[in-house]
This record gives sequence, structure tokens and C-alpha cells, in this order.
Amino acid sequence: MPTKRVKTASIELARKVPPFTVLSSEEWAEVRTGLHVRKYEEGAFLFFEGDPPAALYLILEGHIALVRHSPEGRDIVLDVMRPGNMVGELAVFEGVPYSASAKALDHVQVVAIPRDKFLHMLRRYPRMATAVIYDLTRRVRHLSDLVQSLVIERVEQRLARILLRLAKISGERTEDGWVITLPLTRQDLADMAGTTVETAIRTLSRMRKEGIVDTVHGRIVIRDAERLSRIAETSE
Amino acid sequence: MPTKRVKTASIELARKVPPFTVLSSEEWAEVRTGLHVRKYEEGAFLFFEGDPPAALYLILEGHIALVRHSPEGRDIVLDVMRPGNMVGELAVFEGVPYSASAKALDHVQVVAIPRDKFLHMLRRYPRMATAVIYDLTRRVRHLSDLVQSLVIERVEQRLARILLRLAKISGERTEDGWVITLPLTRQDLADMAGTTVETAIRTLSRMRKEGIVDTVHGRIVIRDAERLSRIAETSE
DNA sequence: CGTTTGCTTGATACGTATCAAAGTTGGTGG
DNA sequence: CCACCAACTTTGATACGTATCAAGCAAACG
Repeated sequence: MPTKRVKTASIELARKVPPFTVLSSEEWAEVRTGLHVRKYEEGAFLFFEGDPPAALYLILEGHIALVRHSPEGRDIVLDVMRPGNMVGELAVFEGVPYSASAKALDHVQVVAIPRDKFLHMLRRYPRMATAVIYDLTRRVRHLSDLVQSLVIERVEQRLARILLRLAKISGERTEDGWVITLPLTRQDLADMAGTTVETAIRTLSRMRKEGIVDTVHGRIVIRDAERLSRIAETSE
Repeated sequence: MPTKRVKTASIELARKVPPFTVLSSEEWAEVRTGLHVRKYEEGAFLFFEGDPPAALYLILEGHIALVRHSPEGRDIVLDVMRPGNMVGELAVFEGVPYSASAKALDHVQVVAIPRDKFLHMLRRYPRMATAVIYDLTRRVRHLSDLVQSLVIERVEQRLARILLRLAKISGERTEDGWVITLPLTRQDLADMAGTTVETAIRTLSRMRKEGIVDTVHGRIVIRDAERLSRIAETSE
């Protein structure tokens, strides 16, 4: 695969994203010093569970998985974050180590906001807190859904749900269905569904045989979104 | 059991609890109009999943379980909230129906803050947002733990963890161990552990036979906290 | 071209859900 | 005070979904 040329985003891009949208030009001019854009390759980690809370990251481009590592070597994906989302808020806010690792799922560009700077910003421009609250709110809602999903649904339903969500956040319409552009391994999907690779594979194989999904060049294609939705919603 | 006389808390109590602590006397005087204390009996619901977001509640006394109902009739306890915690923030903030029901686990007293009032307060005194962020942060952390617990732990470990947590938030030291003062049914515990009543009962019975826990007058007593911790931490 | 990494399939074991039925408890009203 | 009722608890038998262990296969890579 040829390496893509990727232009580095300007820090000015951040101005268009919450929480910076609430700032006036003067305020922004003051705030932007000390902020800088960072790039991460697919598979790279922004930070690891347990690291001291150095900075909060605002995603400009790409997708980040929040991953918990279990002592037994099992990984669990708590959430998948997109452009506009923040990563690392918990730790930065409370001044405790990151409670999950942040892994780039594709090419990622972020604005890194050092902890001190962020706290200072928030004290000086409390209006910015609204954006933080919205982001946390989204996360609580997602985690609540995930808990419910883990308790009442079987792997097949959970995977169906996950594929539909992934298509929504990084899907591309093509002739034979929705392509999930994120380069995900079966292990990644298993970690999102709270199951093992083998079970994830078996489930996806069954779906492939039924013509519901397919894999092309490592990308998952949803061939029959309606049937997938039906599986996701099946209440028994 | 004789009905206890319970004094209604004064609205002034709220002044000592975040997010109101950040207000000056004048600000508080302005804010407190329109706020009122509400009481709920054990088992009562403050609101149901799907209700319009009428108000946010600040707990002054008692404990509230956030519960999701599944179509199949299964309940899932997402979190147990204590004095100082807020309930209903998500819905109030985003203006969407409550995503879970709020059930009083014991005698509860709250300050009800109508949605409009709350949003207005937050715009006028943005410093108050900090308390909201802290509360959300706690919830995200708890839900993350819960997800991890559901994925990697077996029922026994999950229950052990839950009992220890409950002892911490509503435990009382007595001669033969820690008594969990909340009046919880086996069904409640099952809903917290993401399992069925029968399995919860079997697990607790086993623990009782081993002298780890016991039930006295419907209250759970932790007789051997150390052994319980060991079960909760066992990594295999 | 060999080596690693990810994918796939099979056989088996284990934990938990489910269904069924009976026992216990606290509260109610006669 | 007793009888009754409803809600909660308990135990047993069985079925099912998924983890686990094992082994082979395909594709990517230096």
C-alpha cells in the first residue's frame, strides 16, 4: 500500500470546532498559542492506560478507539471517537492517570491541549465547558447503550449494531453496499463486541454466507443493511 | 415496620452541595427561587425512561438507581447515585427524553431544578458547569468499569465487586461485619450484575455457605470482606 | 521465500439462562 | 391473633451460547 501524502492541518482548523467556537477573535488569539497539531499513524497510541494526564486531544481528522486492557491480555473497546470529539478529558479533568488507552484507527490529526493550559482556559472562559459537557454526555449515553447491549443481546446482535454504527461514522456508499472505510481487524471487532476473535469470525462468516456482509480488501461491506438492522433489532 | 418520621430538608441544604457552592450569597438568593425539595418513598420513581426532560435532580439524601428497561422485561441498573450526585443531566442538557428511569432505593430527598431554570442558571453562572462535568466524569468512569466487568468477569466476581461498592456507599460497621443498609432484593442485585435472579441467588447462597456474606432482616451483611475482595480481584 | 500476522474451522468444556415448582416472609384484614 | 395473599426466595433439571484449545490456511512483508 503506497503511503498517502497527508497535509498537516492548520491549528486554525480548531477554531471551527467546539469548544473553541464560542471564543471571540481576541480570545482565540490568546488561546491558540501553545496549541499544536499532532499526527498519528494508523495503529499508533496517543497515550496508554495508566499514563499521567499530560494533555487533552481534540480530534480534527480520523478515528480513535478508547481501549481498556485487562490483566489477562484481553482488550475492550469502550468507544470510537470521531472528528469533533475530545479524548482524555476524564484524566485531564480529575488529574488522574488515563483510564483507557487511545489508539488511532486510521490516520489521525488532533489538537493537543496540555492539561494546565486546558484547565486555565476553562477557568478563564467558562463558556467552553458546554462543549465538554456535550461530549461527556455523548459518552455516557454510548456507554449506557453498550452496557445494555452486553447484558441483553447475543454476539450476533451486538456485532450487527456495531457494524451499522461504524457504517454511520465512517461509511461510504458504493455499488454493492456500504463500505466501512476504517481498516478493522476481526480482533478489533471482537474487542468492540466484548467477545473473542473466534466467535466474531464465526458470526461474520455466517453473515457473509447469507449475503448480509462481505470483506473486500480488508474492508467490511454491508450488502444488506436492512437485514442487518433486523438482526440488530430482533428482541428475542 | 413503623413508618419513620422524616424531616423535610430545607432548600438551604442545597447551598452546601455542588454546583451551588460556587455561588455568592446574592447569586444564591437569586437562584434559589423556583427550587424546591421533593421527597420520594423507597421504590418510587422520580421519572421513567422516555419521559420528557422536565427537571434535573440533585440528591440531598438517599440513593437512586438509574435503570434501563429492556423490551423483554429485563431491567439493568446502570449506576447507583448518592447524595451530592445529579440525576437526569443527560436528558435535561440535550433536551431529549430521559434515557433511563430513576428509582429511589431508600427514602430520598432531592432538589428539583426545572430544565429551563437549570439551563438559564448555567448560562448566567458558567462556573457551575464544573460540578456537572465532575459528575459526568464519575459516571463515565463507572460505566467504563461496568463494561469491562461485564466482558471479562464472571457473575461471582461482579457480585463481589458490587457488594463491596454498596458497602462503601451505604455500609454500616457492626459486630459481625459490614451491613449494607440499602434494602435490596435479589432481583436488584441481579439487575446490577447483569444476570438473572436465579443466578444471583445461587451465587449468594454459595457465598453464604462459605461464611462470606449473610442476610439479616433482608439486609446483606459482609462477614468476610477480605475474602470478598479476593474474589472480586481474582484475575482468572 | 521464509516468517509473521491475521483469518478460519473444528471439537469440547463451562457458565449461565431458562423453565418449573416449591418454600419463606411480611403485611392485611377479618 | 390467625389465615391469607402477594412478593420474594430458593433449589433442581436442562438447554444453549460462547470461551477455550488446537491446528491449518491465506495474505502481507522484509
